[in-house]
Amino acid sequence: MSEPRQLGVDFFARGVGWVAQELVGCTLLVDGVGGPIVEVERYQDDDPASHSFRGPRGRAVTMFGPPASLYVYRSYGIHWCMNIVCEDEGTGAAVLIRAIEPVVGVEAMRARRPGRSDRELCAGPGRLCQALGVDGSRNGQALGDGVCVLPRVGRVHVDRGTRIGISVATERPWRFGLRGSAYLSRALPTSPTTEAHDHV
DNA sequence: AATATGATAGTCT
DNA sequence: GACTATCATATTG
Repeated sequence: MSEPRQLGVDFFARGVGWVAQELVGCTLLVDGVGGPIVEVERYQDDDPASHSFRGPRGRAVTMFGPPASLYVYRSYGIHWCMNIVCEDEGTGAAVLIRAIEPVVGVEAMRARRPGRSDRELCAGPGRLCQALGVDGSRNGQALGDGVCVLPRVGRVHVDRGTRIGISVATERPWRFGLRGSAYLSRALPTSPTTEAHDHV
């Protein structure tokens, strides 16, 4: 008796390292459009590359909000990037969603990004937000209302690597991706020690 | 295939 | 005034 329930506060109110890894393979839907998450990055408040590093000020206030809410910010003045806030309220931790595989509502995504191949529809944080129609009006919004994440089904191999597009803390291996996916923004090293995770 | 560059806005020094 | 959790286009090998 089980409809797949969407992930909620229980899932996201844990260490951001666990949440980030376990989000790979889960399905992200925005107004019924989306697909499996194939790439994420982890950010937290003792991390110089994180917006939350300097405390709950400016746009980073949202990162210190309740778990399972969205942090959407503008990057390079042009693109929107989407994170899901993790850990307890008052802690500045979040997972940046970097890429999904376009599966549900592909036509809607193509319409928002005309002329792009399916591989390029959602391969990158800015591209993903454009394809899903996510913008700053969602900042601070709780999951469940329009945006939801469904648990993954079956086992998934998760690869780990260093993050992209940052200039500090570049050595932290805090990017996670679905092994072998054709929809990553960039390839990850495949490590022999990578574990297979059971479904949630 | 790899590297360079411009666009553009919010936040920090 | 400088720097970005980026992307698309242009240029070079």
